[in-house]
Amino acid sequence: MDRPSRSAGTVRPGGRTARVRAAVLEATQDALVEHGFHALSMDQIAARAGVGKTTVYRRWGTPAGLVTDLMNELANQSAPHSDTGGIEGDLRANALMVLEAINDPRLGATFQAVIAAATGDEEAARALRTFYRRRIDEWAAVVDLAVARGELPPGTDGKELIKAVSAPLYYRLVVTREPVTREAALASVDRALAAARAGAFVAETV
Amino acid sequence: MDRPSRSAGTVRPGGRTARVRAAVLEATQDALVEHGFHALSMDQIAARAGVGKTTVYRRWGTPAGLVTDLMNELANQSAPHSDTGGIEGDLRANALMVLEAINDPRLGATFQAVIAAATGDEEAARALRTFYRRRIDEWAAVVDLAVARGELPPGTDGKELIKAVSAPLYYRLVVTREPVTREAALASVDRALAAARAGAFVAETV
DNA sequence: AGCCTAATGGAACGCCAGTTTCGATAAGCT
DNA sequence: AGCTTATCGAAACTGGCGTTCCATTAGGCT
Repeated sequence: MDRPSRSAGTVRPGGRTARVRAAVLEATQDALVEHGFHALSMDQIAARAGVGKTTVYRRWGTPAGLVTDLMNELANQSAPHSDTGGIEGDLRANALMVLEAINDPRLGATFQAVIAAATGDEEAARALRTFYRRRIDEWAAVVDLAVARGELPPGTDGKELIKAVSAPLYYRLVVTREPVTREAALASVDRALAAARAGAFVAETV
Repeated sequence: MDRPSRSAGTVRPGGRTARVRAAVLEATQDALVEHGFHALSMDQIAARAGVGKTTVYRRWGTPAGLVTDLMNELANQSAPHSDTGGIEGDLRANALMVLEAINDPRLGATFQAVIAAATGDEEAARALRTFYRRRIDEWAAVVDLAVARGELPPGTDGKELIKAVSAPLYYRLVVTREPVTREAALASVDRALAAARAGAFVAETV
């Protein structure tokens, strides 16, 4: 069981190689939507993508490798973050974006697959970390602006505040497995914001 | 592929049957700690438990069935919740209990396994929901007491507050995959409590 | 245009997870 | 104690996953 060589498909990434990758990732997402990560079979993906299974094994190695590549692909599609001019509006926009991503059939299935894969595969875990670190960093900027405008206490930790908005939504998705509703998203914003205004996101000095 | 009959081992649950179950669940936890859910093999569990693999397949059916049974077993071991006499102390006790559970090698591995299993198995998902619903209901009581004492605004939603304390910890465990530290646990309490005091956990009347 | 070789994919193979069969064992009951 | 049968487990079987081999195709470069 060789690790898939990281360079396979990177020396001649032209036409065919790119088409194969697109077809395989597409087929992977379809399979995730229909049957979920646990039922992901390299064989079936190859057949569905109209590609030799040898190729799938060579380039991706395992089901975890497939979803990892999928996540890395998503990481490159940076979502634009609106700037509503007020921290409450910005956080709401963030929460609603997360809400839509989670409830979108394809994206939601992909997220759950990567989360499942990450419990047992270091590459998948890294892809997950990278994806969220980037998203969080991008959105933390709107918190910094709000602090500069005097909307939030000085020293408020932007990354932690953004994480606090998402956390209850993912908690519902993955742990309590309740539906993730618009109400839950907006309530999460209210709570995070109340805590932020009370200074609970200002780092304690030791 | 028959579903494992729900009654298998329940008509004669005496000596041998109980010993087999104990040995298998023990072996399952060991395997989860060492290799994680994705590498769980019914064969190896049977061998490790010193039990015929036919029996393991008959009674549990799939790896997801094994971790589901494990979770149901944990659900019966109700953890005592301390009553420190103040809501801040109570929530801290709760957060530290969650922290310890997540970082305990055996419990932590089991939680992650069930979370992974639940993404693709309805029984595992149900076991997960049942487990947390129960824990949350138990702890929500301390919030009600705090409201009665006048520590928190009337109408504060106890279940939501308890969930808000845990959510960031599980978010770290499963999504951002950062270490879940004592500092994170205490910070989560501070934030949830600040929001609660500001009335952000009082249900909006429509 | 034509060469070189990276990349693909068909076919055959080995191995192991999961199933089936049936005899052995021991739990529960009188 | 002795009977009944639920439960267990060894062995043989099957199917599909993952690998290997090698011929074919088509990027990239001169």
